[in-house]
Amino acid sequence: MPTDTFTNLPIEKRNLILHLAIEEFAGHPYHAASISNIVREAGIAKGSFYQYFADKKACYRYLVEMATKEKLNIVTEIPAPDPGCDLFGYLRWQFLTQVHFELTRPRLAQILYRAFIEDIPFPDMAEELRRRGTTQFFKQLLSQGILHGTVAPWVDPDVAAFLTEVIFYQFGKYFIERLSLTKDDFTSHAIYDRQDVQALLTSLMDILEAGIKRNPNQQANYLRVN
Amino acid sequence: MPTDTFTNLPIEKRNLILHLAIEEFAGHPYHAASISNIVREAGIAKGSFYQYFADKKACYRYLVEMATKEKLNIVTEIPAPDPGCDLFGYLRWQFLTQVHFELTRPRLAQILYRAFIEDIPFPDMAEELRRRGTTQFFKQLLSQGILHGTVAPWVDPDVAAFLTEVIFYQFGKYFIERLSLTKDDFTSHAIYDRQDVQALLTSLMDILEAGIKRNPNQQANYLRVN
Amino acid sequence: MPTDTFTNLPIEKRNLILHLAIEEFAGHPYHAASISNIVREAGIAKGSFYQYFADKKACYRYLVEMATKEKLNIVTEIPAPDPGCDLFGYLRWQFLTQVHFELTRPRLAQILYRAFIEDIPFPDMAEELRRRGTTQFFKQLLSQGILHGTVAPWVDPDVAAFLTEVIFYQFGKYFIERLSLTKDDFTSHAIYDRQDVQALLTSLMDILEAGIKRNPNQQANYLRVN
Amino acid sequence: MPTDTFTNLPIEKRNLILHLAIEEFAGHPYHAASISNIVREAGIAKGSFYQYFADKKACYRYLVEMATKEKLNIVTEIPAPDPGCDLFGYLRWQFLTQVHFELTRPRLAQILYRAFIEDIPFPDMAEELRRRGTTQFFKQLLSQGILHGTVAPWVDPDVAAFLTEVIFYQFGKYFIERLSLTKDDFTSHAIYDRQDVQALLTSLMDILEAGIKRNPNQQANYLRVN
DNA sequence: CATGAATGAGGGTTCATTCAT
DNA sequence: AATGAATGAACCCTCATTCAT
Repeated sequence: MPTDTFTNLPIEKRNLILHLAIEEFAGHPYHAASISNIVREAGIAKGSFYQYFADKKACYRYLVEMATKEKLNIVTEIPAPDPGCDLFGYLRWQFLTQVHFELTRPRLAQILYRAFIEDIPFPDMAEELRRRGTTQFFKQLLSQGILHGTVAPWVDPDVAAFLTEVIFYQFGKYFIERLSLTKDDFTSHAIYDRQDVQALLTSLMDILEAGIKRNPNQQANYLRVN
Repeated sequence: MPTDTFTNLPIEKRNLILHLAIEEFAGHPYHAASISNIVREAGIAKGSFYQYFADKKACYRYLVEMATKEKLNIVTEIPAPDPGCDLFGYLRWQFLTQVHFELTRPRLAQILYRAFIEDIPFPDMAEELRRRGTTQFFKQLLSQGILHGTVAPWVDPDVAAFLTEVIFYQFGKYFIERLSLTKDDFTSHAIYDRQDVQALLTSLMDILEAGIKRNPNQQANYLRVN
Repeated sequence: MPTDTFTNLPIEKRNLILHLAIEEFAGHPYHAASISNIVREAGIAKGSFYQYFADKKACYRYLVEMATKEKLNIVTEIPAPDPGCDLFGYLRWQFLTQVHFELTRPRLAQILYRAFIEDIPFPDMAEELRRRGTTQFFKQLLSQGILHGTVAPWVDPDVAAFLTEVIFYQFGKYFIERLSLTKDDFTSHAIYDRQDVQALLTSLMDILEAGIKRNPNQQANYLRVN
Repeated sequence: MPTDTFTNLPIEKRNLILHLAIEEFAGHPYHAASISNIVREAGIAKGSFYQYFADKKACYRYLVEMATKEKLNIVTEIPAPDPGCDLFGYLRWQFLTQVHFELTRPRLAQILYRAFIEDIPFPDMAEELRRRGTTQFFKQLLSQGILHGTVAPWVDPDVAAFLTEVIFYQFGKYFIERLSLTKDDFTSHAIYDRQDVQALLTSLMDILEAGIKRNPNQQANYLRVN
């Protein structure tokens, strides 16, 4: 999405501009993010910016795609899940990855967060985000969990997927705030090795598992209001 | 937050302005919401608007407070929970109230949703929203649940509160979309009486209860990644 | 097309702005005409201009409509044609009116001239100009001339109308340049009373009449090239 | 006007650039024509363009001169007029040449058309165009016509030249539209051989001749307004 | 000789806000 | 109390042109 002009830029300059653009779009809703700000802080001419990106939207889209890719790349920085693990082991690993992402790339994570949660003024792009987003992913994961007998058969997979997804989007911020994590807990494996993170994650997973995992002795009581 | 001038306005005019302001702030992120739009559609002078509200922020804050109050008032429109019901009965009732709110006052609900989910450019206001918001409420609720033995003792009440809260904020939209609810399912009790709503809510509560309710036979297996 | 804000402006201010806008759009092709110029010279804020006109196009359209109306109004300033006169008497009167218009309202005339002759970037507006323009008018005039026997029957009315129209659009500038007419030949009737104008007009009409007027003795020799 | 650098360019590249420049300046008023467009479509560097032409004006001027020359060259593509033909035979031939030019080189013709009809922002260039343009040519032609007795002595040669010129500039578009001519009526002689073109041209010439040709029986009635 | 990044003035437009009437 | 004209900074974006490589 950026032009070749941008791609061919000296890496330092390119990174400076990217950094400032990321800060701007992470720090403000799309409408409040200002190209003028970016160029002012980058010390480049307005015209230059528009030789790098066709327009504000193109720049924004690029950042979102960048964040998406970065999120995929990040998996290598966290030990892979036990190949034999079940759905919940896998989910736990997903969650760890997410915290790691939010902690090591907080601005990119914030841009993705905004892209999902706020209105962006480009219906096509919003549509694409949803499609490639996590909703389908979680839905399939949970459906398979039922088939495989990992998930209790009485669980509505759609509801379970909804639950998992909303937690997935929000728990990172919760962890970071509750454990006062900072960017300085940065080095690779850092998250994975921290006892407090693992403990908190266990608390969360315990509830999730108790909620949806198959368990012969477990049977919900259907309460009715009034 | 509005001036006396506004308060003393003939009710019709006041309502018109409020209605249009609600539409504007519900329909757009704060920065994209436009006072010019409001006054144009209301057919009032720009200056008049600024005699009703000190500025854009004051208007916005008022709407948020309005929505908050309205949400409190709404409880009368839904049958009260069984006085003897436990935490989960009470939660179920809370959730029902929330769907009812989102369905009967969709614009106000949307404003509140935006206020929590998007940045608003006023740190003080954001802070206040959090403080008066639901976080504390759910935390206390869950803590008491543990004390009373309704909630499994191994549950971290903070985590459970976090879970409940994020679900609480998002499930309304999920219900509305999944059940294709419209404003026309509007009359009082409507939500309460709909089988599909109750059934879906049950699916959700079942998972929540299974996740955190005390149950002698229930014991989470602590999975570890690898 | 201008807003009420503009309409309600003190007449002096309104006229100043109109004057400067007319100068700008008469003096430059649409793309080169600059709102910034207008406001700078008017000494008003840019924002003010946009309270008067929705956008550049609206301002331009208004000027074109103004010029069109003014051209219609102007007929009262020239003695009416002899009620019994024939097509050519009427055409002569039309031409006189046109010179008068171009001389007394040169900038408005220039705006109309541009509107017909240059590309304007609004297809709809161009279309409307053509429709309401002179093409149809001259076509009907000449067709009727043939019916009434004023025009020679061998004349193609379409071609004659084309001829009349292109002359009509261009001869004003020709007159003004050839006779060195200036705005100071301004007073009402001035054009009508000037011998040189009438003489030149006669020269023009003579040719036109000789070209298309019915005349028993007149018969074109059909020349062929080679 | 282009630099030697441009002249020495491989002919294909040169033609590509010329072609695109012609398209741009034919398709848009001078101010709306964009060098950026040209270089983008040509796939050359911006800097290269400025090594071929000093600036936008130089490029434009070159195209105008090119079109002028091409128009002179074109005469060889149409059968020469009968050497013994009179002024009107010659004019007819001129007109044919003009239609041929507009039809076979529509973009160049359009550039010339714009150059005469629109303002170009270079007074000197405009001046030169007028001087070398057709005005003097037609004036001399008509004056000689009077001397030779081909043109009626009562005809003002200046007025007749003006008439001829405005027709000359506009009738090509009229013909093309009325006869729905397209570039595909393209091959040499095509125009010359088409019956409809010849017939329409005859209609036009008939009027012109009737208007200004010497004819013993012809005498205009001098009409006066009222 | 070609390149293409850099420029910055200028374009049209919108905005929240003020203040004299 | 209501008005609505005035403001001007800020917005996104385009342009012809330059110049170091």
